[in-house]
Amino acid sequence: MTPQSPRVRFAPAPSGYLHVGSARSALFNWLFAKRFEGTFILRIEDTNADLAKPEFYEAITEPLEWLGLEWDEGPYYQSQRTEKYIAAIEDLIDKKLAYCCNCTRENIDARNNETGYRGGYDGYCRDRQINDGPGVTIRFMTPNVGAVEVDDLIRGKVQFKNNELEDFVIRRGNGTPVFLVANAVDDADMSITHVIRGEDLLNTTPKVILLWEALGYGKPPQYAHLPLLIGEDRKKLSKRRHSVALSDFRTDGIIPEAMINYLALLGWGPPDEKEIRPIEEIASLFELENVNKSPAFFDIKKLHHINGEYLRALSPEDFVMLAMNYFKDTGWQPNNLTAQALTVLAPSMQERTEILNDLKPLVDWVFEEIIPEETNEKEIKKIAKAMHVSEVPMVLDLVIEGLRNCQWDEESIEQVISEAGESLQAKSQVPVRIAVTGRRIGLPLYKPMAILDRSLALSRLVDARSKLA
RNA sequence: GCCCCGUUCGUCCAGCGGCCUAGGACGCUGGCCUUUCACGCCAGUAACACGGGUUCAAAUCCCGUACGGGGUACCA
Repeated sequence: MTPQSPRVRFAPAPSGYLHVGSARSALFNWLFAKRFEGTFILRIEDTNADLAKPEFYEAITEPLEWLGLEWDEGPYYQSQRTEKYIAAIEDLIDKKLAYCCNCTRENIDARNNETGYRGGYDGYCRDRQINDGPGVTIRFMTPNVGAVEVDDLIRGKVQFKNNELEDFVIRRGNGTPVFLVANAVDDADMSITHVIRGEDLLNTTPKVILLWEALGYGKPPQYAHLPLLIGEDRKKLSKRRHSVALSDFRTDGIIPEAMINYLALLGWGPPDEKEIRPIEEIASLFELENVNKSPAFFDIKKLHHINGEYLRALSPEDFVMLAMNYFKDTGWQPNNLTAQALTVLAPSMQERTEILNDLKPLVDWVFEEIIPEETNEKEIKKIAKAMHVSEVPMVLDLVIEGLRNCQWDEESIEQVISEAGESLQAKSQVPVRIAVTGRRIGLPLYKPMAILDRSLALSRLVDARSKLA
């Protein structure tokens, strides 16, 4: 049943940036190709001149590369293949399966208003023998009887009655072909065996199949329509309503391995229920037949959790490399920041991180001269409260004293601070932490503190102590 | 309106007629660990939309209803 070497395509329309829904479509094509050692083709559907902007192309290819979804062929640009589509349209006209039309939207609406026709275009120009020219569209003559059956790998057989399909436009008034023709022509030309895409395109499929058959292309490819990704409002993920640019996730510090792992889990699940695993492993398990039919809610919390798992699984060295790059990309490069120092802290950072954006507040106090100002009102209150415990001044005095002369390493610092606490029967770590880091919570204190200059640590402690009077 | 698709815990996924007193993951709650916060571990929470069939047996098959989504462009 399964062809030896399937050929699939990801065919986005360029529109500014790649969003997660498109990325998921690309991924499922990629997985399918990998699973059956097929060919994954990238095709840019820029038949509409408004979309054919060079700057949009990179917005597609760049994120795909970031995700590691490498394509085997392409990118092909439909804007460069117009002659093929025009030839196909002419073929249809010759076969009397398409005709010229000069109706405007207003004309059509007016007629339908009068006649009460509800089927869209009424076929008014079918026999009017309009001459081609500027502003004249070409419409495909849909059959009045019969039905198109879409055999969908995910949904089963779906029937569309031909008489419910209007004579749709296949060439615009400006002479450019619409995507339906381009789709049929290219899928045939590129020997596409499986068309895997979002469910929003299911309704256009019978039109493409009709064109396919009219063009004499033989057996159409196997279709598979993926459930849509929806947002909190339960609506299809869209650029207008949701923040879904892949690049935004990257900026937040989602890593591609996690992103792709999470995306693979939307609408599909491995039979053994093991969710977090390398994409190659997922590919080897992937079956289109097992893809869900219902829309999937894009859950950022779970994405973050998975990202955290990936970050924790990294070696400290790899983690540091990622972190350093991320810091650089986001423009945070304090003088004292070094990969070496970061490597020491990496394991404890990894434990406390879900997205790379969580990282900076964990270590900024170590690498910056001045401790960051806390801006959160609630935190400020909690900090004030913690510092107003009666033993705090004594604790700080003791710690300052001890830290002046001890060895400046993790163990000695710990010893000074815990002894101060023990002798006063008080929690000594919290006030010291607040004094030195500016925060109530964070990394285990002693290791990063040893990286900080003794003089800096002391001056922060003295400063905090003086504010308590 | 019309056409198409769908409906298992709050969310994602497992379940393809008996293994289901429905399983896993995220989230949430509680506990253990811990002189911060986490991680880790343990426990708990919570679902087959409804109504009819079919069958010895239905979350699983069929029909209807309700609800949700998508499409209905000279966008893709």
